[in-house]
Amino acid sequence: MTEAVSRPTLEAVAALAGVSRATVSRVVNGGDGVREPLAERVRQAVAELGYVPNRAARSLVTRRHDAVAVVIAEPEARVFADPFFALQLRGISKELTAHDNQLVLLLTEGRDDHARVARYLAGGHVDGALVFSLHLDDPLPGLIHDAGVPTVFGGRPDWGDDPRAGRSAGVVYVDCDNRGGARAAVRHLVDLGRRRIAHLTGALDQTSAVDRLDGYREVMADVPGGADARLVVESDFTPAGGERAMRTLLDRCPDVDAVFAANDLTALGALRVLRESGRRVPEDVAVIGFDDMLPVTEQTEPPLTTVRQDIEEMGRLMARLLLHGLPGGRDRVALRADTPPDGGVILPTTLIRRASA
Amino acid sequence: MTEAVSRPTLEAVAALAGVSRATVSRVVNGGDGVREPLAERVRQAVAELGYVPNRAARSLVTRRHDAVAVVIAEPEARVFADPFFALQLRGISKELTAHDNQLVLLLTEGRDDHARVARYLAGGHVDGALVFSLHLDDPLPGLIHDAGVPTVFGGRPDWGDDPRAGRSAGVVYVDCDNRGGARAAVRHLVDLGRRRIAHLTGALDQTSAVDRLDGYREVMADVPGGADARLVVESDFTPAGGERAMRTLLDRCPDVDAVFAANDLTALGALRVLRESGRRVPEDVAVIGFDDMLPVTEQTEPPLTTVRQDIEEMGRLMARLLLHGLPGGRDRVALRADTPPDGGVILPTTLIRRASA
DNA sequence: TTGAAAGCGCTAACAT
DNA sequence: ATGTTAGCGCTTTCAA
Repeated sequence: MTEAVSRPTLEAVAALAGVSRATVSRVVNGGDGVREPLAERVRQAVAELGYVPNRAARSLVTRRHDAVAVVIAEPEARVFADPFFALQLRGISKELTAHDNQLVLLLTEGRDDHARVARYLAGGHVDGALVFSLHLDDPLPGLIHDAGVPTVFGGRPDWGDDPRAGRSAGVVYVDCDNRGGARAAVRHLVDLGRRRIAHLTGALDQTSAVDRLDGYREVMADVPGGADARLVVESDFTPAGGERAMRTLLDRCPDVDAVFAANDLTALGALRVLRESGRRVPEDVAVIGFDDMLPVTEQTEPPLTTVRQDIEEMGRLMARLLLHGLPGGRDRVALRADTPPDGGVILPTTLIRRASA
Repeated sequence: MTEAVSRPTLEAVAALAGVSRATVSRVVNGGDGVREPLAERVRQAVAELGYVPNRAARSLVTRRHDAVAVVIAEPEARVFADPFFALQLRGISKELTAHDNQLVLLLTEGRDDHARVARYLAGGHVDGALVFSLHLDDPLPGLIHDAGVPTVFGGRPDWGDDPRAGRSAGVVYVDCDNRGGARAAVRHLVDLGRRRIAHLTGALDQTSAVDRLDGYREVMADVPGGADARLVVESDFTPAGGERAMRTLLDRCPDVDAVFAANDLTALGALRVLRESGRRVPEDVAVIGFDDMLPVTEQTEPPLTTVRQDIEEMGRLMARLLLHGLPGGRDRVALRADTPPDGGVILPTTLIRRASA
């Protein structure tokens, strides 16, 4: 690559300021134990020369990299196109940037990449990893665990039958309260007087979909006649899937009077089919989504009641946890979040009432 | 961060193989000038110890980082949620991975971040940058240029009145043939016998939207009565925008018999409104999109005729250009693409005929 | 073809 | 409080 004009070194700054390299280093790294007038002279020199520390040299001695890998398993393009990731990445990026850490992006698709990623992480090029492993039975969590890198997972990982699961293995993840959010949504529908409350699930190979379904079932167990299995239709978090599922549902249970969709996009599809079928929302059928993606929920007709989760904050929290909250981290962070027994951090959800329910 | 168990060093490998560090280094870096039996012994030792080179130490002496920054200006969340970026990133990731380069992701929003990014790039932490600067008058390209880092832009950047523009400044960008693709689309509509051919534009603060509009105009200039300004409705690349624009269009020109939408999402919105208005596609109104996002184009009713561009390939090409094709790069790459006079590389587009036109 | 040795720029332990 | 110095792990002359 192009020969960058050689940047000024500590040496140069030291010379200009008339001090030793060590002193400059101290000032650059926070300036403890350097008397003010001297420190100021150093800062001047730094500014004058436009000095920027050489990360490689620093890493070599500190054995830290100030770099974090973000691993995104992306079997389908859809996964990434999801605004979800965009928001989470944004949160991560902000937090890392604020702490002068680099974000190294690792996209994977398929087995070969898994090995590659594992090797990379084990290679010790980054201080930690933030991993999005959405799918059940994904071998990635296990591989990464074996790599011995401090890791925070985005979303509750599925460990299947793997005995290394849970806190015992030092696993940390951040998720939103999928189950609680689902319960709140369904309870709200119950409070509205609805009884034939259906659920259009998300892709059930993802823990978030499973957890939301569980929440739905918990509440429905107490609703007379609520255990009707026909009220649950499997879908996949997409608008098209929502349409299909809603058609199936109307077919099976024309008497449905409420729908809890696994996410806003699914709700979007459901609304379309409901309108098509001549049903009024919320009069005939109440609809609730999940996520509160504003571009969706505020544009629907009628505006969508939904369960809000702060996705960007999830990302930020993942990064914060990795940087400060992990064993060996610089300090512990105070969390405003639940901490379930399995090593996760669960962010709260809020029911946002709009017109659809 | 956690104290990673200290990885084996060159020294260790050398000891195990019974050779000098220099020899190990040679083998690890390609193995030129090392006799085979020896080289094999070294490889054995590397494997046995699970040796992975320390990038920091290497960078310190080579002054290369094998790292590339991907800068994404993201004023709105939407920008990132676009499948477009996902695909381009994928292409970039693949190419960088294949050459053992790290992808350092830099997300920006707003002025403060610009300065930060410029500082980072100027700081010499990466060997080059891939920059997505979608919006006209974005100061980022200028700042980055000043940072003196080898850079490839994604999409034709707008240099406004900046005199540093173009090849003179060594600017390189990769784009698809927006103008040519638009021409092909409109010509196809003309060949179909359509005369009242409308264009729903993209967000006109992006060069891709401007170029597509230009292509449309070029062809329409030769169509009798084609210069009707009312046939052009400004939109914004979104389905909702497409709906709005289509309504406006039907209002202004009820006699429209063809629509060239700036992208597939816009076409999606347009199709919806056309159906609503009782018009048949393509009998009454033919519709063409742009991008060929399969999840969209294959699912519409009817399936969407569109202009395909290979987005992932654009990303891959950007990375390849940065790694091999830039002044000072390791070697020149052979391109199957046009190279316009202004320093860009333009990938071809193809008209994909489906049922909508 | 292989080895010995000199740093790359920085931090941290030790001296002062 | 400041300076001196010894490496961190690697590549790269230069000698053999």
